[in-house]
Amino acid sequence: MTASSDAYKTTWIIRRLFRAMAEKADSYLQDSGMTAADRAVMEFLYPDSALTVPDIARRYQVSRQHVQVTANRLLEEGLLSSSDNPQHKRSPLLRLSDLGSNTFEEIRRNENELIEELFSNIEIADVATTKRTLETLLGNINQGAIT
Amino acid sequence: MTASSDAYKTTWIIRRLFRAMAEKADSYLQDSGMTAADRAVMEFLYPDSALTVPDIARRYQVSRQHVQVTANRLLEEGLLSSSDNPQHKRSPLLRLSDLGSNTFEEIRRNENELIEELFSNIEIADVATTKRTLETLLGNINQGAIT
DNA sequence: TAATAATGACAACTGACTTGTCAAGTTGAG
DNA sequence: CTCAACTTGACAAGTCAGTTGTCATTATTA
Repeated sequence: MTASSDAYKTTWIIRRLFRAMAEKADSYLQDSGMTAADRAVMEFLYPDSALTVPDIARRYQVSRQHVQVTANRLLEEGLLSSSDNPQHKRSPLLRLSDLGSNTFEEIRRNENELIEELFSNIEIADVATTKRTLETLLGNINQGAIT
Repeated sequence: MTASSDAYKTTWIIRRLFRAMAEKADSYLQDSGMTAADRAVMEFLYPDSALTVPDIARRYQVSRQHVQVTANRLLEEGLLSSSDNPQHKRSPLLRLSDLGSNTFEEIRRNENELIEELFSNIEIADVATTKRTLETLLGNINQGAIT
């Protein structure tokens, strides 16, 4: 097994892992009536940030309008609250409501449980090495791009 | 930095890495006029497997009809060839044509170049550990599922 | 040999997003 | 101060990569 085949295999496994993780994630998100986009938006506001829709879109690297629709739905569902933005009369600041915080924390608990299980039979040192390596990869691939 | 935070961070990085990799992949696939689905179908046939559409769909974990459409297009484009299937009169065996093989190898060359770059500043031992760890994760998450 | 399953063609649908347009609000250069 | 250029939310349409449904034909199995 050469080094370069390990490298190739690693990228291949990342793809498989992502798919498998996304599938699991969808299933536990569905239990809370959420989508991946909902979760992402809420994560930007957790634990207590106040951002406008365009702020979130810029960080999430996704279209403003998509975040708008998602945020509007979350507002309707009472997971977010909006308050006047001194910087812009038309663009309110969004925050997690108490319900939103609780819901997001519930999601994170589910995720942590899953992650606990997932990593249970792996050496701590190996996890650390893996994390460090993947961080480097991410840095390499994002050279010059907005993270 | 606790072990469990490393674990969480690792899953988070896998998501980010996947997104970044997929973006890169889309761009080099586009150069060859291919989509990710095209590449996946061709990979099942490379270097010289002969499979039917339903065979591929089962392995790819994707709907039969989607593979059908993809394969039909690849046939039209001359990247695949079909030959009689002794097992089933209506369901021909698909193979890569010479053009298909060359195209796929070109794609793999591009990928390898990218991977080379991506892993250039990472210790071989770390890559091996990472690969092993991710394999274990994939095994854990796929417990009982078809790989 | 009759019921059941697998297959290819075709078409409709879906979900998660993007793109386009508009009117209201904001900013900055002169 | 003011006017052109930009930002924003609402609304609507489009796109892309897939899935689901239906049908007629072919295979399998009891």
